[in-house]
Amino acid sequence: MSLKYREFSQLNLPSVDQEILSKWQEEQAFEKSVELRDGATPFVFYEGPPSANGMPGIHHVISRTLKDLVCRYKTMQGFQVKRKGGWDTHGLPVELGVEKELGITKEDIGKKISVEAYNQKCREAVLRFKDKWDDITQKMGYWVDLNNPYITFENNYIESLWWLLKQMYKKGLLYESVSIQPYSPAAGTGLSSHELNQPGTYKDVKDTSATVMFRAAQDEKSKFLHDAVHGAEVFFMAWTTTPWTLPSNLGLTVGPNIEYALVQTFNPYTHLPINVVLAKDLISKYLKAEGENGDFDGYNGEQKLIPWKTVATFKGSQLEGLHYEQLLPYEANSIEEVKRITPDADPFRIIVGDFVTTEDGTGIVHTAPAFGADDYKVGKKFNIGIITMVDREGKFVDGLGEFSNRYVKNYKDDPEYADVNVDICVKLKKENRAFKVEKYEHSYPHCWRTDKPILYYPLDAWFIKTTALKDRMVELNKTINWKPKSTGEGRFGNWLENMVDWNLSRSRYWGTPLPVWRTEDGEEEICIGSVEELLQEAEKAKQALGGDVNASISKEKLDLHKPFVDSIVLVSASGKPMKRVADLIDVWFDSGAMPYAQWHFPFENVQTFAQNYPADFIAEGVDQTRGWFYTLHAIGSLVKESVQEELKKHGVEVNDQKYPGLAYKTVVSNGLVLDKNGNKMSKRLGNVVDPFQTIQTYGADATRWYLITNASPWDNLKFDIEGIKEVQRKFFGTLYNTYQFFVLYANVDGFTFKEEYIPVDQRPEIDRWILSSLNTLIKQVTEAMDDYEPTQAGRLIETFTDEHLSNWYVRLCRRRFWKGEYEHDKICAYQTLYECLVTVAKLMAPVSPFFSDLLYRNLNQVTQLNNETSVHHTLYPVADVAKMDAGLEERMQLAQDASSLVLSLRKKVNIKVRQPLQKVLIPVLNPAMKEQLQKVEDLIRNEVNVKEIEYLTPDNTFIKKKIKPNFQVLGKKLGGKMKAVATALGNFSQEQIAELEKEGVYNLLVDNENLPLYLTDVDIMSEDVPGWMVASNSNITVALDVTVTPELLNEGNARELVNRIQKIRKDSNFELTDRITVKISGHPELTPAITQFKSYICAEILADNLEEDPALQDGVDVEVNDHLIKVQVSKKGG
RNA sequence: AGAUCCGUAGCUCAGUUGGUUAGAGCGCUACACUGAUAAUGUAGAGGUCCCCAGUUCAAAUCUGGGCGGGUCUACCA
Repeated sequence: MSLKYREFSQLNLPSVDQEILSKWQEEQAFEKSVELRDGATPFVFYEGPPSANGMPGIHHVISRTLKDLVCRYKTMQGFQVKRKGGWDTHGLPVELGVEKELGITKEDIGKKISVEAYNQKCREAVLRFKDKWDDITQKMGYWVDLNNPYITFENNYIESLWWLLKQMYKKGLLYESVSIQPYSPAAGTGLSSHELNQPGTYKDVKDTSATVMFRAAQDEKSKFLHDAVHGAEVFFMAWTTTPWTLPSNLGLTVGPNIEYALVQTFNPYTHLPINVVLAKDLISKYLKAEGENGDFDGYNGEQKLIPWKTVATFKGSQLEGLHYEQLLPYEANSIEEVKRITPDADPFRIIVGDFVTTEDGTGIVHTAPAFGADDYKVGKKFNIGIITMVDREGKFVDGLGEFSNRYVKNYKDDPEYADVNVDICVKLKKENRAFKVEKYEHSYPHCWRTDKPILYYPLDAWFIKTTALKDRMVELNKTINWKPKSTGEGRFGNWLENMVDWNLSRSRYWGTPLPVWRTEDGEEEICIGSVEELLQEAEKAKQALGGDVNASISKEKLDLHKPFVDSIVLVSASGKPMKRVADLIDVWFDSGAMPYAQWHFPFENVQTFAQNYPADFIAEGVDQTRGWFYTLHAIGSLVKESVQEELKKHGVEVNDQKYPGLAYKTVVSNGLVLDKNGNKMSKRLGNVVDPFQTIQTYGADATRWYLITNASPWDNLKFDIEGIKEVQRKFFGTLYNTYQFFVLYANVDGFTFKEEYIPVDQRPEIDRWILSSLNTLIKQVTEAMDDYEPTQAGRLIETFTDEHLSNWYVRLCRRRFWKGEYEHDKICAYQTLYECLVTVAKLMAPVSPFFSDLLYRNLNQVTQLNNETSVHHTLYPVADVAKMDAGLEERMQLAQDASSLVLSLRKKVNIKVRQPLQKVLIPVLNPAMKEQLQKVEDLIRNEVNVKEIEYLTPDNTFIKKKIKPNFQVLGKKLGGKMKAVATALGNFSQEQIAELEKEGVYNLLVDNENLPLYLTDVDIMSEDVPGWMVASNSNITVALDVTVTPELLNEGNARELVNRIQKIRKDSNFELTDRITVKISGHPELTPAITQFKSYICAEILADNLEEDPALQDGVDVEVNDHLIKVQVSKKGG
C-alpha cells in the first residue's frame, strides 16, 4: 500500500489495457467476480455462439461490448452472472471454406475425398481462428467463460439436439414433405437461402415472356361465359416469364376479389376473333383504350388498332372451379400421368389465391406447382396435383414431343443452344394460343458457383411444424422486452404472424445428422433420442440381422457425425433393416438449442438447466432476428411440455407460470456497423475495420465507449476512427486530467481520506452542488442501464464529467486545492472530488472496464475505503436522495448562465478576465430568483472577477422588459384567438407590462372582447438595462459596469504580475511548495499596483520578499499590460 | 415486392405529452485564458428540420402520400 497516488506523465489507453489485463489475470478477476456473488440472485445470460472459422470483425466488438456491459452492470448490482461461452461449429460457411481451401466442389465429396476425411477437415477448420477470437475477447475486455464452452459438434451437444428432435417427432411436429427450393441444375444441387444471399446472385436478365391463352372447357359451370359470347370459344389469359414451366401447368389462379372482364377482340398474331378473360384493370396493358368498341367488322389484321369490347365482368371467385383445356398436352403430362402421380388430383382448373395481384400480367396466374412456392402451396390447397416436366439436369423429360430432352436454359454452355422458351412461344403463336410474346427484363437468382440461373424445384425435405405452435409463439413474444421495441413488434412479430414450417433438412455433410432411420420402402421409421437408445437399437439390429451389421459400433468410438452414423443399421418392428435418412439439420437448430444442449440436458445438469432458463438477457445483431432469436424462441415453444415433464421427473417444481417456454426475457438487437460513409463493410470494398488494430491504437475503452455512446446500439453505426479519437480526447482525456489534478495536490497535502467523512451539509455550496449532481447522475444512469439504454447512460456520464466536474467544479475550486492550510475547507474539497472520481469510475465500469479499474485502483489503494481490489467487484453506486437538491442544481445553472453572459460581455469590450470590474446588475423577476442568485453570488463574482452584484427588483422602472405569451397555457385557453393575443402582447408597452405585474391581471381587448390575462399566462423577461452593457438568454439577463477605475487597474496589474511570476516559477521547474524571493525592475505605471497589493502578490506566488530594483539587470523580460519589465525570481535557499 | 428502421448544421448526434430564438460535440475562423496545458473559455460562420398535402390557434414533433438510404424476408405470374 502506497500513501501516494499514482501520477502519470501522459494518458496512454492501450498501455492501461495491458496493465489492467495482467492484473485481471493475476487476480483471476473475472472468475472472482462470479464467485463473489455465490448465493446471490442469478442473472441469466446466453452467449450466442460465434463461428470461429472466420476472423472477428468490428461488428463483433459492438455486440460483445453490449453483452459485456450488461453482464458487468448486473454483477455490480449484486446479481450472479455466469457467462458460458460457446462455439458454433457446423454448417455451410465451414463447408464452403473447406471446399475452397481444397479446391473441390460439393460433387467431389465422396469421390475425390471421402466424407470422413472431408468432415475431419471441417472439424479442424472450424476452430481455426479460435486463437484470434480468444485474443480479441481478452483484448476488448469481454468477460466470458471460455474455459468451459459449449461446442456444437461434440457428441453430448448433438445428443441433446437428438433428444429435442425426438420430442418433436413424438408429438408429430417433425415430418417429411416435398417443398419447392432453389435448385441449381448446372451444379446439380439444392441451394440454401444463405447461398442465394451471396452478393451478385440476383442478376438482371432478359427472358422471353409470354401471355398465353387457355381455352375454357364448355360445361355447366362455364355456361355464363359462353352464353355471353353466344357459344363462341372463351380463353383465360395468363402471363409467364418462364414458358418452360407451361408443360407443367396444372391450374390457373385468380384473385377472389379481383374484378375480371370477358373481352371480345382479335388475336394480334393470327387475327382471329377471340374472347378472353383477364383482370379488368389490366385490359389497358394489352389493348389500347382507343380500340374500345372499335370497328369489328372492318378489322382484317392490317390495322394497328385492334378493336375490343367488354362483354361481361365478374369477380374472380365466380371463376373458381371452372375447367380449361391443357395448353401443351403430351404423353408425359397427360391427365392419366397426372392422376398416376397424384391420384386424387383435379387439374386444369381455376383456383383462387390471395397472392394474385393486378400489378403485372393478366391477373390470372399460370400455376405449375412444381416450380414455385406459391404455386405449390395453392396447388396443394386445391388439389390440382403436381407434375415435374423438367429433370434435375434442367432438361425436359421424355414424352414432351419436340421439346423432349431439351435444356430449359443453356446450362451446358452449348454455343448451339436454341432457347426452348422461344420455340414454345412460336408454337403457341401458331396455334392461336399466344396473345403477346416479348422480352422481359427482371432480376433473377443465379447459382453463385456456376453463374447459371437457378430454378425452383420440388425436393424432399424435413420440416418442423412450427405453425402448430404459432399462437403460443405470438403470445410469448408479447412478454419479451425487445430493444428496440419495433424489432419485436414489427420485424419479429410479423415474421411470427406469417410463419411457415421450419425447413430443417440440409443435404450437406458437416452438421448434426437427422436422427431418423427408415426402411427402404419408407414404411417404417424410428427417431432416435439418445446415444443409449441408438446403441440399444444397434445392438438389437446386430442380433436380428446378423452378419457384420454394426460390428464395429461401440460406445467408446462413437461419433455422431457422418459417415459414422450412416454406417449404423437399425431394425424395424417387422424385422427389416433401416438406414438413416441422409439429411443433416439446419445449423440454426444447433444454436437455437443451446439453452438445453450447453448443459447436455436432459442427460445431465437438469438442476443447472432449471436455474438457467430462461435467459434474462441476450443480445446479437439485428440480422439474428430471424436466425438465433427465432430458433431460440421456436424451440422453447416447441418443447415446453417435454421439458416440463423432464424437470418434474427431477423434482423441479414447474408450472406454466414458472415455465411458459419462453427462452429469453430481454433481447437487444444491435444494428450494423457501416463504414464512415454509410456503406456496408466488405472485403471487396476494402473498408473493413480491423478490430485488433483499432484496439491496439486507441485502447479498448475508447473503442467501446465510442461504439456505445455514438448511437443507440440498434441504430446502424457509421464507424469513424475520428469518433474514437474524439472520445479519447474529450472524455478520457478530461477524466484523466481531473484525476491528475486531484492527485497532484492530494499527494502534496497527504490526503488519504483518513479524516472522518464530513457530513455533506457541513460542506460548501459548490461541494453540495457537485454531490447533488453526482447523485442525480447515479439515478439517471441507473434508470438508463435498467432500461437497457447504455447510450443514454454513457452520454450522461460524459456530460457530468466534462461539463460539471471538470469545467465547473474543478475549475472553480482550483484555488481550494492549492491555497491555504490543510483544514476543513480543503478536506471538504478533497473528499468531494474523491467521491466524484470513485463514483464515476464505478458508473463507467461496465462500458469501459479498463480505465475505470485503473482509476479505481489508484484511488482506492491509497484510501482503502473499499475492500475490493477491482472496481468490477464493487457494488454499483446507489443514488442518495438526501444529497440531491434540485434547487441547488438550478441555482448553479443560474450561476453558470450568468457567468457565461458576463464573460461574453467582457469579450465584447475586450476586457480580460484578470482585470477586476466593479459591478454586475442582475434584474430579478421574483424574490425566489434573487434568493437563488444570492446563494451563488460568490461563485459568480469569482468566476467573472467582479467586485459586487446588485439586484434589480421587478418594481424598478430602470429595466426594460419583454412580455411573451405562455403558449402552452394560453393556447389551450384561447384556441383561435391565440394569434391575435400574441400580436397584442408583442406591442405591449412597458406601462402595460407594469400594470399586469402590479395588478396580476390585465384586461386585453381583442376583437371587441375582453380577455383577462393573468401572470401565469405570460412570460415576462428583462430585455435591456438602458446605459449598460447587457446580455441575456432565456433565463437571465446581466448588465456589466465596464468602467475601469484606477484602483481596479492597479489590482488588474497586480494580478497580471502574479500570473507572469507564476509562469516563471513553472518554467524554472520549481516545486509547488518552494518559497521564493522576487526582484522587479519596476515601472512607474506599475509601482502603485506593487505597493498597494504587495501582500496579495507575495501570498499568491509564495514569495517571502518582493522588492523593486530599478537597477536590476538579470531577469526575465516580461510584459504586464503593455509595460515591459524585468523580473528576477530566486528560490529561497536554492 | 413486403416488413422495418432512418432522413435535423460540413460530420456524429440530442430534441420530453405539438407551444414560437431548433440545440450539443467535432471541424473551421478569430480572440482570450493558462499553478489541469495533447486541456479550457468566448464569439463568429454554418439549418427549406428530405418533399407534398392534411389536422391544429400552433407541426422538426401528429396523420396520409411521395422521395432517398439501410436491413431483413421474398422473388411469385
